Amino acid sequence: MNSEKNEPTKAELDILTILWKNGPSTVRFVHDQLNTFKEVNYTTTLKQMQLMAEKGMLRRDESSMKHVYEAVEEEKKTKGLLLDRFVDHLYGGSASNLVMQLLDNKKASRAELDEIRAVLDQLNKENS
Amino acid sequence: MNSEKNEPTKAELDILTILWKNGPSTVRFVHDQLNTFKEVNYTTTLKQMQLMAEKGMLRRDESSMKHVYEAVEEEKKTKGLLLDRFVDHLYGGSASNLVMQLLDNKKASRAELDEIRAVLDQLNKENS
DNA sequence: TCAAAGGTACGATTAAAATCGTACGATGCA
DNA sequence: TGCATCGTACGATTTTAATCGTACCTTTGA
Repeated sequence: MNSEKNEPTKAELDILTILWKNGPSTVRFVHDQLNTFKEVNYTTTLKQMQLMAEKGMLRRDESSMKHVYEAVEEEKKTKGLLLDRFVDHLYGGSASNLVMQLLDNKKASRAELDEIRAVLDQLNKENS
Repeated sequence: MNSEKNEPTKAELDILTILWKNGPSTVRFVHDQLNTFKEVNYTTTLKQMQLMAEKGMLRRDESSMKHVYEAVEEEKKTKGLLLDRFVDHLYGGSASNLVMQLLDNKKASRAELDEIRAVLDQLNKENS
């Protein structure tokens, strides 16, 4: 019934990101990845993942002793949701406003501009 | 020395948004605005704004009994920072990835697409 | 075979964010 | 002038997120 309406917290997102990238993984693996950029105790990661499983964000395969976790929602869907919220909250729902800020921000390099344009062209072609 | 490196929380952002939109305002005013979409106690808003002032996010004019608050950082700067963090965290720093998702998301309407394209054209012209 | 290594379970704690209750000072007007 | 109204101050509480300590089970290899 739920399992998707609540957006992940920062710490949860870190874990999801690792799982998306690497597929189903053990706690140990996730924890090691996590610690390449952040220092946390193993049991913290474990607990976090257990909670996430309880919340329905992760699926757990406990057939072997080393439980294997996997993200329930796919990357695109979850990020899309977060993006939506972000646009709504900060840019009054206007995607173009966001893009303008983005470009303005110098966050987009020349190459990226071209890439964005390509995407637009592609979309245009499809839709017309 | 600081006053800008820490990003605002959700509740803080709500208040900032109101101040950006309306300029320097009293707590009462902000609180009323806030309550058009969210239910909170007056003292909650007050306290929040006092804390924000203490943190350096807001400037306070207490020359009159009704203190008047104003955002220290301008809208663009703060949102730009948040956007940066967002892009970094979710899209590995790639603005174009974000835009692609955005379009994919159907979040962008036809009109918005055109608008975005216009912005790109504009930028292209300037840069070449 | 037994101890070290590596796993899970889970209550408790800490940290941070958000909210509220109560006290009390100023203001205004009947 | 006195009381209702509106304001600020601020400690305390609640809620949520994040972290950790300890107990205990399983596997493995000398």
